[in-house]
Amino acid sequence: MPRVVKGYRKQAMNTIMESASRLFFESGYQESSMDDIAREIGVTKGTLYLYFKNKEELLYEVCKRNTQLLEDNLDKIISEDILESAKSFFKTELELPEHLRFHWIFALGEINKNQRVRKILMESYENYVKIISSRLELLKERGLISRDADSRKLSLTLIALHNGIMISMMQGLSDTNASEMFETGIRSILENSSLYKN
Amino acid sequence: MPRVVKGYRKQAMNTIMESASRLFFESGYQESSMDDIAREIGVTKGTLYLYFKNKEELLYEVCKRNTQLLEDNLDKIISEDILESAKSFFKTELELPEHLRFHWIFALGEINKNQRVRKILMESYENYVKIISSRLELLKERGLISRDADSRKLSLTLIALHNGIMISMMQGLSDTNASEMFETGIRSILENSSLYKN
Amino acid sequence: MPRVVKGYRKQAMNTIMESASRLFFESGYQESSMDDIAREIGVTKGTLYLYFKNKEELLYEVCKRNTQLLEDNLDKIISEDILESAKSFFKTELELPEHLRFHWIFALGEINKNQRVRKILMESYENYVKIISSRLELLKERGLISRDADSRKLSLTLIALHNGIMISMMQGLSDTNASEMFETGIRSILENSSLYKN
Amino acid sequence: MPRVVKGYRKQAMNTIMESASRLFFESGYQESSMDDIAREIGVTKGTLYLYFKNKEELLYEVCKRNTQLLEDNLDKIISEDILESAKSFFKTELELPEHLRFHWIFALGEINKNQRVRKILMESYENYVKIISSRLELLKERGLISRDADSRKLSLTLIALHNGIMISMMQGLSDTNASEMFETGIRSILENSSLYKN
DNA sequence: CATGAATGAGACTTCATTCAT
DNA sequence: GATGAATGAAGTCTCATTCAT
Repeated sequence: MPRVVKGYRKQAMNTIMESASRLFFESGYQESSMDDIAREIGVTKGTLYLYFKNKEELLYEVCKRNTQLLEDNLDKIISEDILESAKSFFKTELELPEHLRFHWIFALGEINKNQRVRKILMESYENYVKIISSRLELLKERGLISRDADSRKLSLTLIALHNGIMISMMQGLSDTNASEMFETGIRSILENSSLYKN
Repeated sequence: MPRVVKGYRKQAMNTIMESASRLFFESGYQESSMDDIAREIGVTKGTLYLYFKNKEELLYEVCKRNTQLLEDNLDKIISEDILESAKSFFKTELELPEHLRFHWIFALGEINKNQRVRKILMESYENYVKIISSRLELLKERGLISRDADSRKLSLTLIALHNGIMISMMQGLSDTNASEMFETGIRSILENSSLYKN
Repeated sequence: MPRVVKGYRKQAMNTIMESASRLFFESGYQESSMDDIAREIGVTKGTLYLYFKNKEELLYEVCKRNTQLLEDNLDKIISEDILESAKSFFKTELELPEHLRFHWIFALGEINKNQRVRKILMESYENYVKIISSRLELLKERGLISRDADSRKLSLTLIALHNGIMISMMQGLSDTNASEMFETGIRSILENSSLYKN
Repeated sequence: MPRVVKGYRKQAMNTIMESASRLFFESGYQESSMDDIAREIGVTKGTLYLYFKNKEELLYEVCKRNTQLLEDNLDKIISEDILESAKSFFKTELELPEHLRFHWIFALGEINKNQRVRKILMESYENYVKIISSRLELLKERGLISRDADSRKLSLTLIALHNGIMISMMQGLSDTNASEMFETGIRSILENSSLYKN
């Protein structure tokens, strides 16, 4: 790592978080030792403590960063065509490295053990709901989904579908099948939007 | 624990697994020490080794048992009316203790670390698909869902929806909302079954 | 160490404390590692944690025990003749192993760092004053020291003299010289007891 | 720290020693990290190594300097009246910052661990004895104390009394009480100087 | 002169596992 | 069948020290 570079510190932290994130996902938080993480980058244990005050802080920052990255991904959908948006969103997601794509599943495993992680995850969940709801409102205005539909309920259902499919992927579902299921699922739900009354 | 009872060994193993399962879910596998597990039952560490050859074996047996229990729950659905079946299945699920209900989410966290656990989970997933597919075939025969529908794809989608909702519950979704979303989601999917062509 | 002996635990704790006390005195608290202490007894580090929850707790218990032992030593003085008592007290003290005899000097070094140790030391100081004062009161009644003398002030001075001499011993003063100085010092003070008015 | 000043180096070393001395006394030698010491002055760790080759050297220099300062304090006593001298000496001592006043108690804790510190302390002890003995010889010549008295023994006793009182102060004895005890103690000893035969 | 990034040894502590009783 | 004393490996974290800039 070059040393006297402007922004060096931030860059170093990113390198560490990237490495930690991958290891946490692949082997679990407890199972990844600070030694492992350091070795992966080619520094020594002690160095990590120059950037993160302890292991838990590192976990926290990794979660915060990954959650943000995933939110950014969702936020970029701008197309008018919701189905098209969903498809491109999912496609982008598939291109992410596993440890990022499945980050929230990993984080879920820590939710019971760590209050700060839990908080991040819950806030992120709420953000997702808000972003998607606002998109659905637009569709409603344009008459593409039922005026009676509760866009919050629809959002919750869409997110559940998405998450469920991600989990299936972890259990072996192929990318192709997953994409198809995601698309068809969304259509099923939106075309029956009138069912989701409030 | 009474000692000279027939079936005592099996009973003792169950007591241990129950305790371990709860702790694993609440605090994580690594974070639950053999001491913790033993203390919870009121025996000493050493005793656990009379019943399980090591901690990993205990994890394995817990996963096997819990997975089986969840499968049994699904298997009990017998009603002709698929929506009614789904509702009662979900209701039964809600009555399970958390560590059992969410067991597969916990197990998912171990999937990358433990081949045997991964195997159990994948097999169980296949079993679910099979059970549900066979139920859907019946519906097809009775003309309740489109004859063109691929019942495997439908199953995968239904499972994904279910799992996604369970995850939302871990993030705070209420029982009532979850039930409603599950029911409405299923209807959305089944009423559009023609979309799921093979 | 024999294992299944009644009172085994207490005996084991004593062995550890004895060893720790010596090392703490010889090399300092921070400088004595749990490894060192364990090695000295011929067990492994982990064993220490079966008896003391952490190093600080071990320090605390060592201080409590040593302070008690020293108090007991003072408490045994029963002779009517105060000078004779002092002499025998000092003689007994000289026979103690260094780490016990000088324990309070060691503890003094921890007084600023550890509230619990400070508390023990202060209480012990008060106890000394009480014990000696009560002895002096007897002398007053028998007219051996001035009726005007403040026995508390006398005690404080006698203790200061004693402690000062102990310190000189740490700096190289011989046993013989120390004994003589202690005896003569006490006589100087008691024979001028009228100076210590309240 | 201003850099291009003549005598700057010496001044910088003093700043560091002052800071180190306070921290050593307050938190102990081992417990004070080079980082702590540096932070207290507002420089970084590395800087300390420009002035002291390592931490032990810093300890050594601190001890040497503090010991010298205390000796200087004793050396300044010039009055003919020994009691008056003692009083003013003690008064001056009370005005010193704690880490200086109690320095030798701190150093005592290091005596077993560090040969160089031990040497300083012992030499300093001898110096004290010499200085006080020579003062007592003057008193003897003027017939103020017994001609039979061994002035070395008297010195040792006076020093012991002084040190003992200082220790009592660390354990909570008030300044006023300490002063009174010191004065009265000295009178007790000197007025019975004939007891200190050689 | 001064910095601060990096090191690496070593400290405390935990815990799965074994085994004599 | 059960205990609990003991182990030893491994993990987190600290810190004196070095060195390129």
